[in-house]
Amino acid sequence: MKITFPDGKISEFPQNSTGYDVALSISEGLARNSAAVKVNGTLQDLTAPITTDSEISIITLKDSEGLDVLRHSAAHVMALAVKRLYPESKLAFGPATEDGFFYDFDDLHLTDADIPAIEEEVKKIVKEKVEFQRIVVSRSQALEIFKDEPYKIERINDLPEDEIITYYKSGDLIDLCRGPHLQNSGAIKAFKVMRLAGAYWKGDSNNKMLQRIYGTAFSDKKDLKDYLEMRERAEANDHNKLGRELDLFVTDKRVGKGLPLLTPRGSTLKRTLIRFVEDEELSRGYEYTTTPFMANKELYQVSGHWDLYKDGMFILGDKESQDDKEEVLSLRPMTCPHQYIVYNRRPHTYKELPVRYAETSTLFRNEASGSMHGLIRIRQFTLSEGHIMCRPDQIEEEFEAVLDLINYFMKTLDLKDYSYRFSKWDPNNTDKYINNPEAWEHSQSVLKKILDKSGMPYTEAEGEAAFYGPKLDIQMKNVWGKEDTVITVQLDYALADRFDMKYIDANGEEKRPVIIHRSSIGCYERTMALLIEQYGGKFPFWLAPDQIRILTINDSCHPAAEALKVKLSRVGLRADVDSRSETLKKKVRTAQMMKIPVILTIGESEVANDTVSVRTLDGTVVQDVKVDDFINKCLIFDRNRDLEISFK
RNA sequence: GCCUUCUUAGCUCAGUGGUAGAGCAACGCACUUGUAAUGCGUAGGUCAUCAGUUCAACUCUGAUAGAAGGCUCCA
Repeated sequence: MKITFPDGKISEFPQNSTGYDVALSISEGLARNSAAVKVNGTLQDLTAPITTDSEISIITLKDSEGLDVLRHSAAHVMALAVKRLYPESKLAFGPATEDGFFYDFDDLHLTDADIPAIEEEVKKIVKEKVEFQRIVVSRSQALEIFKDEPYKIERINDLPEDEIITYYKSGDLIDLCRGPHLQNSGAIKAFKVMRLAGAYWKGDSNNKMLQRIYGTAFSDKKDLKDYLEMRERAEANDHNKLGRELDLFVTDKRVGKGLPLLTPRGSTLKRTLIRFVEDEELSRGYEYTTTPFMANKELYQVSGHWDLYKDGMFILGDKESQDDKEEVLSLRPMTCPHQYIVYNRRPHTYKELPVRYAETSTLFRNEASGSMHGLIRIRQFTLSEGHIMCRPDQIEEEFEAVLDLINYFMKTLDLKDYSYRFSKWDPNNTDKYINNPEAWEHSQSVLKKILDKSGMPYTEAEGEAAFYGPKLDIQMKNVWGKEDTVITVQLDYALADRFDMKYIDANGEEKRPVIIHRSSIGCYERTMALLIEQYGGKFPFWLAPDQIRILTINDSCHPAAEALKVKLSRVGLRADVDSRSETLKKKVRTAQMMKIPVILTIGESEVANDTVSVRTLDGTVVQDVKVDDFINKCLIFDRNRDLEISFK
């Protein structure tokens, strides 16, 4: 049979040669480092015979697909180790993930103290070079083989009728699995259990919680070491840690869970962002509203939020009360209905659309106690919220303008590591959505057309839409690798009807506006968290809570330093003076540790000449800068929101 | 809400069934400093809270609260 290689070369091999044979024919090193083989685009075991003319490529342990195979195999090896140590445990599911793998077990109750024993057992299995044998079985045979593994049985029963059922045997472990796998466990040179966690069977909180073991594996020890060091560096930027070290926020259990308090520095950061966003939005045709932090439950009954989300709302009064006369209020979980009421205060003509309302709105959501996280998931937060009421023919242009605004913010903040997600409804879970399939079909196709036209790469996610419409979500990852939505733009054909919103068209007829719900910079707290992590605390000059720290050489310079501080404050720059009787080295160090972008030093010669010595965070020092020149440069950096500054 | 782990001074962390320690920060004194830690001294803690075991609990057990990671949820 003919084997075609990725470079186009064609070689003749005997019928039923394996991927391993093919690799070996090229070099022994390749065979040794191969993880799997891709035959006509399908990944399969190296040991599987190839039966017909095929295009093949050898996947090595260093390829990302090969690393996935290795990690998936490592998950099996770990399962074998767990089964050896805890024979009563039950297997659930164990795939490779982006940076490792996990395996879920039932009837397993490990604590951290048990991890070393598992790692030892895995080492043994790696040394044993346990083979992975792929075996094809009938459904009835599979049900018999896995009769003691209830989760595998459930899975077999979930498989489509025509699915070929395979399992892998590695030592004493028999695991229902599609593969492919390594030839044997010997290639798993580096293995580590990362952490224990809980996870619901099939990801459904109505199901039993299983024990999940997260681990990672590499084909050599250095890769593992590099990975762990990379994790360590990333976690050093954890906003939850840095944010407190840099004196941006605190928490206190007497205030409550998910209720961080911003310090003066944190507050300055937030205010700077808010002013930036509000000014930019005003310049782009938004009008700002100020609406109440709470509303009667009737408002949310009309919008539909009450039925779906009342458990997640902070309610004042008895939410179960059937008495219509009893006043029941809710702290607002979003501002949409408030702004609709503002829109409805008077009639609108087609000529005045689009109406763009924005608000820096404080919102309250009763998040589940276990889901709160630093500044990222909190119970009171501030959203750069907005709603655009427009005609159907304006949707595209308005949506594009929103994207342009968002891109401007992302670019100004130098955020690059984000992705787009097209969030759609789930037709099989209609309880969560306004159940009008034709409307969903329409709104999703409109949004899809806009996204495709923009050329932006996006992933599609079923079941992630808002209950009233599809969304474009901008997703970012925190230092732990967990993805969150930072910004969302939603297309809503539904709520205008519920609130009886209208405009008069050119023919004098009443029409429903289409509503675009949008955030521009997201939730300020969450965005701040991601900024802290992305910058590692080193904010650009315009955003830094303290922009300039003035250091004095000796006490006689203090009056000049204080006078300079006042001068800087008057022009809107944020400066303070370190007048401690410490050495200059010490004061420089303190300022650098606080990541203050500009450090000024004043001694006798500076006072005499009306100059400053300017040090930037990178350690560069520029001497004898005229105070006025310094101020002018700072004002330009501040106004331009420059990411890099220099006083040379 | 569920799973694992954690909670000792403002911060970072030691520590042991016999009553608590360091570094940094703070404060005081001396030093008056030229670009990443001057020296000496002082003060600071019912060891998260509550209950139990014990002659004795910061240490062991349980509950509660809060925190970290994961799962679920996320308008």
